[in-house]
Amino acid sequence: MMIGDFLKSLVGFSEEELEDILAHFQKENFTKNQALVEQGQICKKLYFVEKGIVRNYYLNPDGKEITQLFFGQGRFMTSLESFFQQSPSLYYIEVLEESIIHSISKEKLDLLFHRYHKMERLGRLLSTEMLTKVVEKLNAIQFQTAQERYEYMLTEYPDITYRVPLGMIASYLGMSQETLSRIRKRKIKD
Amino acid sequence: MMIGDFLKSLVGFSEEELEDILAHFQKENFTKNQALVEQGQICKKLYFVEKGIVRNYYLNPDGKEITQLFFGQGRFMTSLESFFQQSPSLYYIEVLEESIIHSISKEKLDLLFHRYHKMERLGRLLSTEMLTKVVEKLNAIQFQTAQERYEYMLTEYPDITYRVPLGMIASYLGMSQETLSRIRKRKIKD
DNA sequence: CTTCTTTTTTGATCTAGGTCAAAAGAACCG
DNA sequence: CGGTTCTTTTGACCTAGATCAAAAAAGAAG
Repeated sequence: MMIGDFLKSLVGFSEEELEDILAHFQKENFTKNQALVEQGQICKKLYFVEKGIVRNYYLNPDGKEITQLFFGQGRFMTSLESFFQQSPSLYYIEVLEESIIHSISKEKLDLLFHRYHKMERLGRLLSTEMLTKVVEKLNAIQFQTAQERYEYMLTEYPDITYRVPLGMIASYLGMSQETLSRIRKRKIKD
Repeated sequence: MMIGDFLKSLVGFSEEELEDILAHFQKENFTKNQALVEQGQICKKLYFVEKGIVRNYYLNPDGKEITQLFFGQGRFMTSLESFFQQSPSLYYIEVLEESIIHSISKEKLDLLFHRYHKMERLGRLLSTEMLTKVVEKLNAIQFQTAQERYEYMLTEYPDITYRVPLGMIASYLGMSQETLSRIRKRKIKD
């Protein structure tokens, strides 16, 4: 999905507005395993995935990578508090496959927020959307069995589930890789 | 904390703006155990807690109440998707003690969003703030032991921890009441 | 106070899923 | 291709925390 179409679908921007807004974004290609943000850095940009998959993760006290969220096609993402408060990022952001990604700096985004009332609305809509997603995941993690969580993943992100390494999905779902492997095996049998 | 002060601290409203905005809010007192929203209803209002404690919860498949979030003084709250999409609420919202609460309907809020660019910004700030809180809780739940989660609760919401029934805190932290009771006992010994 | 109800604690038992270690498969590369 | 490295699977064992049941404590209400 193109970024322009996406923005228009959420907020009724006019053609001129849209053109001005898009002019502030930058389009780039990234390759597998490239880092968009490192832990400790200040996250300078908001990203939009036109094609590909991106994840954010952090290292737990044992040094294990914990995937927090995956972002597929047509999703905005950034290291939230880092970007908005311009503080050091708690997370890494990493591209998982050949991707096309649009980005915009905080300064430019603020300028757009200031210039277009509708843009501010877009920001609000995107964060409430993300919020409901996270709350949904929270419920899944907190009260479902490992098996149920995997099923949730399959229905919610069928594409991603088959395109990224098992270990990343396991940490995303809050279970060990071995457990996920066993669940998956069980499923295939049915 | 008064609602006016709170709004001003987040966004630099002028006195006139603030006055107009506050005129759209309604102030009410609620008593212990009153429901602000029932599961299945459409949540009509956004709430601001001036004094007291409120929680939202839902019933799990076994009919057990699961507390999702607590809201103390100086916090905005609503049944998110229900309020913003005007769909049936997945959650109950309940007042836990004698409280003073301000509320505003979706129509009035939308009117304010439309009238004041800054108001839209306020909405965006509040939802990013809430988002970071939820993400934080998600991490706590997903990767910490029961003991660590309780300690997180103690530092994050010390006031609330001692003012609401144990069972609600246990379900909020994703553990059984018995486990929480044992952890608490252990702590006191130290 | 005494009784009734709700909340918290305690004890005994059980299990989902973690950890550790090794084998089996895939992917990668000169 | 054949070696090297990375990823996934399998097996054996173990522990945090759940569940069940009952006692104890704390609030409410007359």
